[in-house]
Amino acid sequence: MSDPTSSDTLLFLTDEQLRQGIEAMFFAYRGFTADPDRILATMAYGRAHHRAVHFIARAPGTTVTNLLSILGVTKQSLNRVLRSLIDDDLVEARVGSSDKRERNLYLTTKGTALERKLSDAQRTRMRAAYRAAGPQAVAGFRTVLETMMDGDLRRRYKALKEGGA
Amino acid sequence: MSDPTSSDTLLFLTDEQLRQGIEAMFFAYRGFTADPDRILATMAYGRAHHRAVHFIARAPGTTVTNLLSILGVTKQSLNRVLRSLIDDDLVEARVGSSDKRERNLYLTTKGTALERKLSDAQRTRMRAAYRAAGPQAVAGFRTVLETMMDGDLRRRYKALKEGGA
DNA sequence: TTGGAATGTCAACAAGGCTGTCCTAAGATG
DNA sequence: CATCTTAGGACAGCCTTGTTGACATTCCAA
Repeated sequence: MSDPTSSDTLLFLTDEQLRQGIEAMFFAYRGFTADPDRILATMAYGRAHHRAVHFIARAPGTTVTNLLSILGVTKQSLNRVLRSLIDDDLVEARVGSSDKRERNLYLTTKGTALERKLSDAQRTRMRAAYRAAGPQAVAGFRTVLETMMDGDLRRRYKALKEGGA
Repeated sequence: MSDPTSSDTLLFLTDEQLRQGIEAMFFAYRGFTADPDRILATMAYGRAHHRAVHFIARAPGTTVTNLLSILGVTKQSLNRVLRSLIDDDLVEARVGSSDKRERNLYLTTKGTALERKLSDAQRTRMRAAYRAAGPQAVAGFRTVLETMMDGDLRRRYKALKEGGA
């Protein structure tokens, strides 16, 4: 961009650079999930519960099918997780008003509390990384992540981003 | 950095921005692993095998203990994977020459072929993302990922990066 | 009104994490 | 030499979370 002959521009697509990016992604994702994982380990929950709670908080009233397509897992995977969350009174599933086949999902007070705890932990790390890296780096980070998504997921991500709170 | 009053600078740390970063990370990681996963699904292997093969290719002759600490799993988890890779003649474990308790791990010809197939797929996506985003964005991407790692992992990552081919 | 499609539930299985125990071989140290 | 520690492996068994497949309920359209 600024200087087309800089080593940055010439080298950022070498196999070695790409492999460093791949490894960075691997190690960073571990850091990314570390804090919520630690909290979840103290209860009988895992990452799958975190994801479900996150996206229900994000779009209250969402249906099982919708959650399914966002999370990209099979019905049974999600159902098992949802079952335990409902049994433990973290999530409420109301029968759809217009279509009675659907279940609209909401967090209970307890569920909201857990969601906040988890996302606080995750946001704290994210904030530290953002702060240390600076706005320009963050913009680049976001750009690369978005182009790395699969087409279908990218659409879902953008829909969430724009429709979001 | 450039303009401390730009909306970028003012807004990049809001909870909404952080949450978008979190979701971007989630969706992007799925894209990141999608191509190798598809290849692995056609054989009797999974992500765990990919990771082992990747880091053995990266540091031929590495020991089991070293791999263990890079991957951050337990002996039994790794051993199960390593066992099948050795049995299938993708990995060779040679008794250490100086310390005979150690096993030095190497890819066989077959193992090298699989590793190349997997990493080609992953690099292709990475390259497309890098190319679309541009060098500045890539630099930012890397910076944020590095600050997002846990301290211990960051050290391992940098050691790999510098020692690397 | 009847048959197909859509929504969600449940049973059963596999992969890959984890713990814990026990074992051998080999290096390190008194 | 005797003992302790370290590297690696084997086995049993647990948990989470992914999978497929069968099934009930509900809606909708021919």
